[in-house]
Amino acid sequence: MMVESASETIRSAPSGQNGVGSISGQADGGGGGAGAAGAGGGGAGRDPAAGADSNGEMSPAELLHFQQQQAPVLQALQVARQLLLQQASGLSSPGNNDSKQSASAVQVPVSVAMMSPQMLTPQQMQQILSPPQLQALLQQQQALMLQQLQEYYKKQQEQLHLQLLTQQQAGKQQPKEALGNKQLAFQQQLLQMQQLQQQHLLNLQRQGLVSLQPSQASGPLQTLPQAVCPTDLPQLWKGEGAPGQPAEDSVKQEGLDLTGSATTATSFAAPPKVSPPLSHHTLPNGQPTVLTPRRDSSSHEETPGSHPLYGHGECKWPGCETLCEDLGQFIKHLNTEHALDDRSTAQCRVQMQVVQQLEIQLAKESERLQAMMAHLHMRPSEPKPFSQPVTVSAADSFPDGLVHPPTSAAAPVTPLRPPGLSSASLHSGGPARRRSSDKFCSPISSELAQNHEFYKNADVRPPFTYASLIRQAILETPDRQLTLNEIYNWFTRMFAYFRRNTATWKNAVRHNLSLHKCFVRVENVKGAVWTVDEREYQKRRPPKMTGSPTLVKNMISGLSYGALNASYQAALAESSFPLLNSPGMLNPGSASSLLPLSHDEVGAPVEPLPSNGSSSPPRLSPSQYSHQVQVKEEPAEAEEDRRPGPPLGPPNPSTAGPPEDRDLEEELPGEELS
DNA sequence: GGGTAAGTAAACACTC
DNA sequence: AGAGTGTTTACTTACC
Repeated sequence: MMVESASETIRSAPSGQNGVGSISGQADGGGGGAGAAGAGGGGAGRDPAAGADSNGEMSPAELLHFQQQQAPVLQALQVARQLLLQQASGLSSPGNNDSKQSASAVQVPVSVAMMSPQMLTPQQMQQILSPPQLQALLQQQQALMLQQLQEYYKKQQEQLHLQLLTQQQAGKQQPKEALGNKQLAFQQQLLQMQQLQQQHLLNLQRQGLVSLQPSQASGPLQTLPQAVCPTDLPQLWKGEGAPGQPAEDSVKQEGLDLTGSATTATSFAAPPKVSPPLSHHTLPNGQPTVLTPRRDSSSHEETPGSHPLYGHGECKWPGCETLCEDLGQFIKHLNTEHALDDRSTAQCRVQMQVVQQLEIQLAKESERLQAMMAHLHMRPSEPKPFSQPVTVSAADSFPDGLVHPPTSAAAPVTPLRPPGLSSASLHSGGPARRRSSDKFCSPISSELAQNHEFYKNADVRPPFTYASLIRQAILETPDRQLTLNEIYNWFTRMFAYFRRNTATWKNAVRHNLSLHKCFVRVENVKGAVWTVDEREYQKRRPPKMTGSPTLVKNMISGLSYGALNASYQAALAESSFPLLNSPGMLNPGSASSLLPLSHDEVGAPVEPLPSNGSSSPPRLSPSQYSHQVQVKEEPAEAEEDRRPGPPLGPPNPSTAGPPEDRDLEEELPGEELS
């Protein structure tokens, strides 16, 4: 029986939980992003395609109808178009420094574009930031971005209304053909917008910002601009709503205008407010060299020998793509189709803005990256302030449990790799000894909480000893006991690393259970369960801490860091482990005061106190997180059965009658730190 | 270099 | 008999 259930759980647990998302999870990390990206890509390909399907063959009349249905989108598009027209007129007047004009016309929050960390790939971000931090960062940015988008949307709504009326009137007076072109332009814009929206959502999703269903994309966001990201550019300019869609044909046939799309893209993304470098792009003949950069991403070959706007046998003018057999034909096409007129100049301006905006965005993102890198890299030096006061004083410095890092907690305090994880152990297959947690007393729970997702998905060996991990696993359960198999499951569930080489680490787990006195085996109804004797657990480390000054020093430094994390993590709150949010951990006093139980016996005050009580902030009371972590259920009853048993310390609250006592006992968290 | 802790491997016994 | 569990020993490595 037991065997069956055991093996069963082993198999089911990983798959059921994210666990194995894991193995695949590994792929997940890369794959998570990749997967998301892939999905995103698929989505991007699909949705826009759908849009193109429905729109590509639309007649002008249908288009109008569609436009009505797509009022919000249309409005946005119209605004964009209006802007473009304004810009074009402004541009036509020589020497006009239109930057201001456009700036006033389009009030797209620069930050909108800036906020998105699109310049960094999810993978890159992940490398730099720990999962919780990354998440927080993204959430923060998302919030800001959405806020700004909404504000922008509101503004545009008003303006759009006016624009729409103007457009309609103008359309009546214009020749039929012109109207058709215009509608096509709108059509293109619509497609473009849809594409942008899709991409925007995908980007957000890719970054973990949004878990929206595509269908949820309606609302403000739908018509909202998207920061132009490099990958989007080509598509921004391309008329086709989706690859291989008819839209492209219509564009060519009508010879019109992707202006719209261009306009859309730029007007939305462009931060006209500041258009400093704008002037540096001179427009010789409506064939700005500026345009080339845009295409860089798609093709580099198109440079020398030929024409920057000519490549792969087609015109690379934004949105054009007209096929030209040779350069001569292209030149001809260029001179006829892209001569100096309002449209071309407008497109130029758009492109300029795109480039400009990208430059700005790049600059800002680079700056941000630098700051982040600087901040993160300086970690080693950060501890100094804390390490100075060393010893107990250091610990006292954060008596409240909340650490007050020297640096602002604003920026995520995350190391490039999970705390405590030495570079050596990062992905070492070899033995990873001396887990930092044990050394530095950094609470495994807090570290785990913070990097929980990371370890879950990354095939990285956790910087904790088997003993500390086992203990953590046990303490996370409501009744503080686990069968061996459940411990296994916890390992595999929590750490991608332990999803392989099972024989090895399982053996190690068993070895540790048997070896350390702190792990007590209790006969249970359903077999044997393992509990933790906190006292014993505390016992075994004291010597270390008290002993070597260096150790203490390390501990301090580790603490400072952990403390930082703690504060940050406090901010993150729920985002990570619920455990950490427990009030208990914030109450340093409580920790120490609670310790008595174990202390008394252990003689405790020793290290646990300094490290635990004061320094190790995130001391959570097991009781608290126990409520949140529901690992077991049946144990409840079984617990009573076994209770009588062994004289276990904490694990068996039998001694401590009231639940509170139990909490107290458990509170002594000391262990985590070791 | 010694002591200690930890990780790994393996042998063995027990239970189901 | 086989698998899982639990104990123990031996060895290696890292750290102090």
